[in-house]
Amino acid sequence: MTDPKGSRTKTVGSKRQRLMVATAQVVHRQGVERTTIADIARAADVPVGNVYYYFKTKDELVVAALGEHARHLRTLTDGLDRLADPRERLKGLVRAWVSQRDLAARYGCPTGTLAVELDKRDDGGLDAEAGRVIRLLLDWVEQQFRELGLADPGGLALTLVGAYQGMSLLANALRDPDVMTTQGERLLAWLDSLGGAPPAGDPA
Amino acid sequence: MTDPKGSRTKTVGSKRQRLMVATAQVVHRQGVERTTIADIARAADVPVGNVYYYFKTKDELVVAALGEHARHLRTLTDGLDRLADPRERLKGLVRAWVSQRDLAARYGCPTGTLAVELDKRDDGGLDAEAGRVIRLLLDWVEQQFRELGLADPGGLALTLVGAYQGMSLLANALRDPDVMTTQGERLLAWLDSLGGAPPAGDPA
Amino acid sequence: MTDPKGSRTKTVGSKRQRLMVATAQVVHRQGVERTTIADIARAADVPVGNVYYYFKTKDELVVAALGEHARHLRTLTDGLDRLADPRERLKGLVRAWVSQRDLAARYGCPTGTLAVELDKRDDGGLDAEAGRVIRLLLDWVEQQFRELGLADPGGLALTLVGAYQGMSLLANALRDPDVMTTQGERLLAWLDSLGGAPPAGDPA
Amino acid sequence: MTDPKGSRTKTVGSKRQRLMVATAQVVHRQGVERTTIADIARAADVPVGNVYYYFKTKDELVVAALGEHARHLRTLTDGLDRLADPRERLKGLVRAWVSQRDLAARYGCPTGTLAVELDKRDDGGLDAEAGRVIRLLLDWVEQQFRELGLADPGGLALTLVGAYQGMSLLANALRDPDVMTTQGERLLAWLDSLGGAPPAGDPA
DNA sequence: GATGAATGAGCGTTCATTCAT
DNA sequence: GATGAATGAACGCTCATTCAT
Repeated sequence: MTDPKGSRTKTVGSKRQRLMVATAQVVHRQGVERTTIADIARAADVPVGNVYYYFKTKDELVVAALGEHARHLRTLTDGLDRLADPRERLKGLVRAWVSQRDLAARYGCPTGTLAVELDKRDDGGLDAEAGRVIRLLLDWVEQQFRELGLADPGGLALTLVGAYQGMSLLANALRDPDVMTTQGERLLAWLDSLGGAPPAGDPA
Repeated sequence: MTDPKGSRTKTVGSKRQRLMVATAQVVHRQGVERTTIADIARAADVPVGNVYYYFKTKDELVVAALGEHARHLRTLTDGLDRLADPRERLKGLVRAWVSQRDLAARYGCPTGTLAVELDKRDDGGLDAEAGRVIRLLLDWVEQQFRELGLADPGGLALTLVGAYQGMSLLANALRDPDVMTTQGERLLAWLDSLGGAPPAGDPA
Repeated sequence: MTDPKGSRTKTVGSKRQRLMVATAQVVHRQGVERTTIADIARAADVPVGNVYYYFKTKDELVVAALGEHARHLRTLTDGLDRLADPRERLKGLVRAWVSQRDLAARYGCPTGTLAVELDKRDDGGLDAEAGRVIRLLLDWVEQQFRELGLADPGGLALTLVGAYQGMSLLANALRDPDVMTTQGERLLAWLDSLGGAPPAGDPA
Repeated sequence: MTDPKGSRTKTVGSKRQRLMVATAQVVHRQGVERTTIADIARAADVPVGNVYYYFKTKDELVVAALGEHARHLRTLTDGLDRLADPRERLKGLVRAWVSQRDLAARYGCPTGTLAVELDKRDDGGLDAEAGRVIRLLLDWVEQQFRELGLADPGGLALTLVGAYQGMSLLANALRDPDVMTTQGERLLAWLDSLGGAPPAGDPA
């Protein structure tokens, strides 16, 4: 009661934060339907009754989890943006995917599997929410292809991201992380083969 | 005794059959967790209590649904096997996928999305079951690549099937059937580009 | 179809009989409530749907099982009645009880435990039915005590049968057949101690 | 903070308590299998769904009911322990049994009948639980016989407790409370007849 | 008589959400 | 803001009994 308010605000913030992170993790592992509010509360170390102070419904928690995934994605692309060559950025993205191969083999892509589960519902646009996060990734990838001067960058983005979702799904269904490794190498080779000429600054 | 006995057997068979088909359809649309036995019973026009005469648990119904998907797959590949050229068979497969674009955009690949949902559970090897059906598809595709005389037919199979799962997932997440069309065309072009020389019988 | 009818009648009879015996056994082991008609049908090797041709309800099967127990009891007392001395008959009865110690330690007295379960119900006098079988035993025991010339033979019968029910229950609850052995010996000694003078043929 | 917090704790405690008491009573009257959670909830005046906040399963409720019986037993023996003479303690126990004759004639001994029902199951050691409560009674009785200086106090305890269980069962099966009275008197006389000499402090 | 199949009421249990303090 | 407790609507599953042949 005598604590400076700042700390309390921070406590509240960290509780919200903890709930978002916990939801993202637990839902990734168990799926939305098999995850109970109690599961999330336990993982976040928040009393069950208190969850509803921060999130009005379970769906709101799921939306928040998607926000977490978007944030992770942003962190990743921000790091890659520091690379000068767009092709290297894309290859860095693929390498990041491959580095998560064990998690993918066990639980699939966090955003992709969430999208699959949410797309089975008709209720309030929760399903669209997952699409939005995937769209973020598509947009960033498309931008790289555009900077490479390649034709149909949007189509290429769909191909690359689709390949990632597909290989994650197969690795998961077959419970085999090697799928991520071998298909990741294929993607790297494919990226290298695209558009022989560097897009810019090429001396004659 | 002189009645055509087939009728009774057929009645029984059709009820089991109806339940399997209904499960496959309803689960494709709603997911396993959001599908109740009552949903399935209604869709199959079977009294709720009677479902358990044919399937002891809900999980058994899901396994049966996977069996339905395997059966459909088999029907499809059997048809394609009548084509002489393995490359044409694979292209026929891709065209079959694209023809299902609206369903894919709304509910994803029946087997793939089921695999995603089942892989979130630890209990009895139900999850492996979905992997097995996907493996059937992979094996058939691999065989076609092998007949084409291409190197690493297994890796190519993973690439093709992965591309299908990925584009289905994206079409579903973005609610856009066009993804199936454009990415399908990419796959057709890719198949045509593989292994310039026909595998056999090429005159000099 | 061409069999002599006699055999079929016998088949019917043996089916009824098999159902009664199966019910008695299965109910002794599992209790009434935990025994399903399917359990009984399986144990009797009778198709489920056919059970209702012989017994209109599950309760009727339980009554029939009580009849089986009454029949067994009658067989036992008929054998003991061949002994000349009533005291020896009673001691024979006790020895018969002790010989069943392993069954008693596992499942209790068939009639006693059935009475306990049925007495928890208010519906149609099924509960009284079990009391009737126990009454048969009490009456026979009372008659032996009467022939011994002992006072209050009815009270003595309650004591002896009560001791049997009590030791069966304890052996069962403690899962210890030795209870039957040691308490049986106590009963034998007690019987020997009753009414010093033989009831008849005593020379002056 | 300054509120009498006891009230909340007491409320929680009383709800658990009410559920235990209600379970003990209802199960005594109806048996475990014929008692539904709704029955117990109604008797305890607790909403059905709330029962599971206090007890995870029906079996846990049954264990709690056995605990209630153990507690009652303890209260009874604690009272009897205030008597100086072990023989009087045992006679007091018998008189307590007889005083419950109407309940016994209607529903049998609460612990004994519960033991009978539970012993029909193989699942988790719930059956052993009932044996443990009976063992508490046996141990106390044995101690009294030991203090009386009698040989084989354990065997005597089995005899006394067995007689109680037997007469309860017969009173119940015959729906006759008089069985409790007359057999109770027999037990009192038997106790008086044991070991002519007082165990200690006998003046020469 | 014999039999597999049908039927529906009911039970134990779960869980998102709300409430009282 | 924080919290244990409360609530009730479902859901999966069982089973005695009935039905159609």
